[in-house]
Amino acid sequence: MLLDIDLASQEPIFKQIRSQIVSAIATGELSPGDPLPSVRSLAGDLGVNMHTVNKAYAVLRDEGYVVMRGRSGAVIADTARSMSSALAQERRDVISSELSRLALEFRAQGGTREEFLALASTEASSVFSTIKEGDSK
Amino acid sequence: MLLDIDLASQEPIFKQIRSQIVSAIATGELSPGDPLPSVRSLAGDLGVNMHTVNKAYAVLRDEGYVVMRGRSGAVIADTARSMSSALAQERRDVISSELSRLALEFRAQGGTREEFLALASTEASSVFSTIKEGDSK
DNA sequence: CTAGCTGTTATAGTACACATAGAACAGATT
DNA sequence: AATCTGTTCTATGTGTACTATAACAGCTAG
Repeated sequence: MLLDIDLASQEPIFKQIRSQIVSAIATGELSPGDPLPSVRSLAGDLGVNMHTVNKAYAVLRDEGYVVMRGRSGAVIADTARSMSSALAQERRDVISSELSRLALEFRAQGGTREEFLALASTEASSVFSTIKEGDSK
Repeated sequence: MLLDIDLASQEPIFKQIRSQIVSAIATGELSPGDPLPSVRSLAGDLGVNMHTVNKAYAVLRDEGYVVMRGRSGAVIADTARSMSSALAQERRDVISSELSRLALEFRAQGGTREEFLALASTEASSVFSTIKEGDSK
């Protein structure tokens, strides 16, 4: 599980870390129970400060993707793929509003509803066809 | 054409202004040739600084949504709904990548491809059914 | 032609988020 | 009990957003 961080990017480092871990969960590269590196070791590997990684982990914890267990560190939550009502609905609402925003932008530049859905279908097919096996050591 | 700005929002003011004007273009509330308020008057109406509005207008100009014409001020570009290849493709790529990102987030929390497309279809229907007539004074 | 309004640019100050740095703490595990 | 985990605290530097004046070039209505 190697993260690819762009220090020169506009996107904050802690958000890049968070996004790539969520991505790994989506593709199955990370499964419930899998441990994440400690904030100190990951910070060392990435060449960033410990607090930057810690912020990414705190966001993932608040979002319900990982749980913290004392010395065991951060591990992927059992409920990561089937979240309980509260968090799941909240995050689904966020995605809905962002889809609405994208549709609005698309229409403003002359796109049709059918073209927009075709674009969504293409991207969805690409994302949902991606399958990665976790290390079965 | 009244803008609703939230000074306490996380989203920068100039982006809120830009988004709501793009939204008005999408719904037809603003049509090619329609003038926008001057940066000074709009800033006065919204209770923000002139430079904040000017930044929003500069973004809209760079994106091809409006053109500046001396004292005539900023008006909606003729090509706003049918942009030329360069800008149109660039903005479509941005939307594609954001759709991909949303699909990834959706999958990470246990959503399926069909559920994602259903959500996109619902939001698209809502957005593309909205029609507003411009003032025909 | 010219007075006036347009967007544009420059400088300066305040406020906040991001990232870094060093240090110390409570909790769970080995 | 020693050790490693995330967490919290204070402090500093940097970049962006916003505000505040001020001046400028361009177009255009009178």
